[in-house]
Amino acid sequence: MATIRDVAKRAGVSISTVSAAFNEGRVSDETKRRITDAARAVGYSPNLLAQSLKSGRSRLIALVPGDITNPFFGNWLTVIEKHALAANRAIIVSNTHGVAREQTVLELLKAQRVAGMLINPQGTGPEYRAYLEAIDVPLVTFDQFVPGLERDYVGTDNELAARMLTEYMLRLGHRQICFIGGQPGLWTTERRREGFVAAMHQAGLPIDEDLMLIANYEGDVAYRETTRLLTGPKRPTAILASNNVMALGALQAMIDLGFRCPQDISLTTIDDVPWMGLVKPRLTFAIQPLHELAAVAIKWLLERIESRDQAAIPPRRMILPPKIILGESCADLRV
Amino acid sequence: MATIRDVAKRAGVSISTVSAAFNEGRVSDETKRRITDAARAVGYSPNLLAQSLKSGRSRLIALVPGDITNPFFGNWLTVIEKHALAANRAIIVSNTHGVAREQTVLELLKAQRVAGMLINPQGTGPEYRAYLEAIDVPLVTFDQFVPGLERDYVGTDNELAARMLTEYMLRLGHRQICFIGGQPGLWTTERRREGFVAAMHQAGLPIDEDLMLIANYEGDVAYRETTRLLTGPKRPTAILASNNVMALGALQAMIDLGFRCPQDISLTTIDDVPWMGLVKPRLTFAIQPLHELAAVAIKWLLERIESRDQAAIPPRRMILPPKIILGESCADLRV
DNA sequence: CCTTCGGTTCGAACCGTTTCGATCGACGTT
DNA sequence: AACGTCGATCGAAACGGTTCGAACCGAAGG
Repeated sequence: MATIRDVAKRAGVSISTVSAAFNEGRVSDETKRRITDAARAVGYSPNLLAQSLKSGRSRLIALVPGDITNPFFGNWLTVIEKHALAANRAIIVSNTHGVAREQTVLELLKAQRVAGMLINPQGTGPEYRAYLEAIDVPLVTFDQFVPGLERDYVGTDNELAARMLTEYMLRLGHRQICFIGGQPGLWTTERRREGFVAAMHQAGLPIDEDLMLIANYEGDVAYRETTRLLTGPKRPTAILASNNVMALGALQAMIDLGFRCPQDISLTTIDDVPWMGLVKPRLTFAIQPLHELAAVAIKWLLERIESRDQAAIPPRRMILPPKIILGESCADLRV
Repeated sequence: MATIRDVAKRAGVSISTVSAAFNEGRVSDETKRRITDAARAVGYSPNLLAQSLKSGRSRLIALVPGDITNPFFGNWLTVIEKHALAANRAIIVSNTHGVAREQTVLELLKAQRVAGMLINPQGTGPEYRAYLEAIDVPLVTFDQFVPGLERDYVGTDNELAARMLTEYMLRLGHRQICFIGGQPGLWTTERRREGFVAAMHQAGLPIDEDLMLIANYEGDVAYRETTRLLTGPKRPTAILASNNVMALGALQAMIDLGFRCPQDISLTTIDDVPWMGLVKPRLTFAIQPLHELAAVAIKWLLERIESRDQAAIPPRRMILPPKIILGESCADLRV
């Protein structure tokens, strides 16, 4: 690999002049021409490692989702990547499946001296909060909120999403509604659960713990749990799955067991998947304003990265309301 | 950030001793204890940038897919990430949408001095081949094959996949079959086209150019093209979409136009999507042995990275056969 | 008592940049 | 003719590690 020294030697100048020529230093046109010619001739491209070492930070931005295979994050990545590339920064994606690996991943990213991180925090509890707080890298959290953490956050009103869907099903006459949640303690699923519970209570209905399933935001777990539920004594008339892949798992379970949706069991969920329109029946679901959220997240992060004193920027928070998309997955029991 | 010098000062030793203690140098137990204590006390973690600068290469592995939102690549990432993390290396994902940005992305990765690259090459032609050949970074290509390129390659027998699906539809009595292809020149789609054409010719059927659509491996383009075809004078009895998202786009178009699948038009495709089981009708498709391919790809790459003289390893090639999964998306015209 | 030896530890050079103060030469001013 | 100015260029230090030969030290051998 050609270095700045090779270029300098070939152009007959010092390395600092070459460096100046490549940044915005004052170099005469004639010298600059000689330098660019020489650079092309030896095939020079600056070593970003050396640049980063000198400046203390690399130009990489880390995106740390829970599970990149969930299309929810694929969309995030697309939006974020566009803005990052415009700012001449690359995205490094590091999956974490659960909290255990998250800490490992974050340590690695810190050691890489990434310029900033966009993270979907999976942990809970005060030690976890303290850990995130202590990371001295520009940081924006999204989706999962960590209470008490003094960091930027963007996300959706999860409680509202679940409440709107539950109220919708209640209006259609459903009374036995099953809620499929993710890992207990996880912010989004707890808020969604609260929205569900609030709507049920407001309608004067009790919560039947047997209809509260836990499926870790995973499709195959939801499949098993739904199968267990539907082959048991208690049978709901409707299901609210608190994320997209669990909804698909639940739907598959219903179908495999011979239930018809929505005639036998209704289904709603939060977040979609691409080509949701092809899933039969078309699901009724709440959708997050992903593009807006992602655009704000990367904007805030870039601001922090490029700010001289990022500690001067107070933690910001943006919570946007979800929208409900009506499908054909809910039966009207009033007729 | 604490540096090796801080640790050395606090432990009362030289920096080279600290370095030795952290690698496998010979350091007495007593000194090593003092050093690790000091390191913990000052919160030291080695600066990977500095390490990489010295060694000339970072520990990052780059995955360069065409479009990460295609679940096809999500699966790749999951497999590759697992192996990479086991080798204490992180994955950096950089999307390229088409060749134009691919070169930019590769230059950035080169400048980052990544340890190796797994790339899904989108380009064609001899200059492109020469460009890839000149990259002096361990490199494994997958999915798209670049003819003449002396690099490792793993992929599926695309010609076979398309031929098997076409023969299947021919056996069911279909004669007017539409082929939806990706970008002309792209390896996978050309091979798939060849498989289609070979099967048609073997059955003594001509190729109707009006039934050969091009939709760039994109769902919305496939939607438009299919709509155009089905609202025109010529109407096929079956469609072979040469990738997953184009099939979904085509299916959506059929449904929106009021055609029933498979009663009015049959459909097959190559590659699935995670929730394929929920798409009605269940599609008949060819599936690649993704896990095997991805595992081999990352294994080969790590071998090259860790080999003293990677040029000594000759380019290897692995092409595995696809499997056909039968669904309910093809009508039997013989009855 | 002097050498030799093996295990520890140290110092300095180096990786490829950026940065900043110093130098140099041409030019206009007094 | 001496001087200050200014733009262009240079040299050296620094970023935070690794590496390798040299130095050191106590024990064993002659």
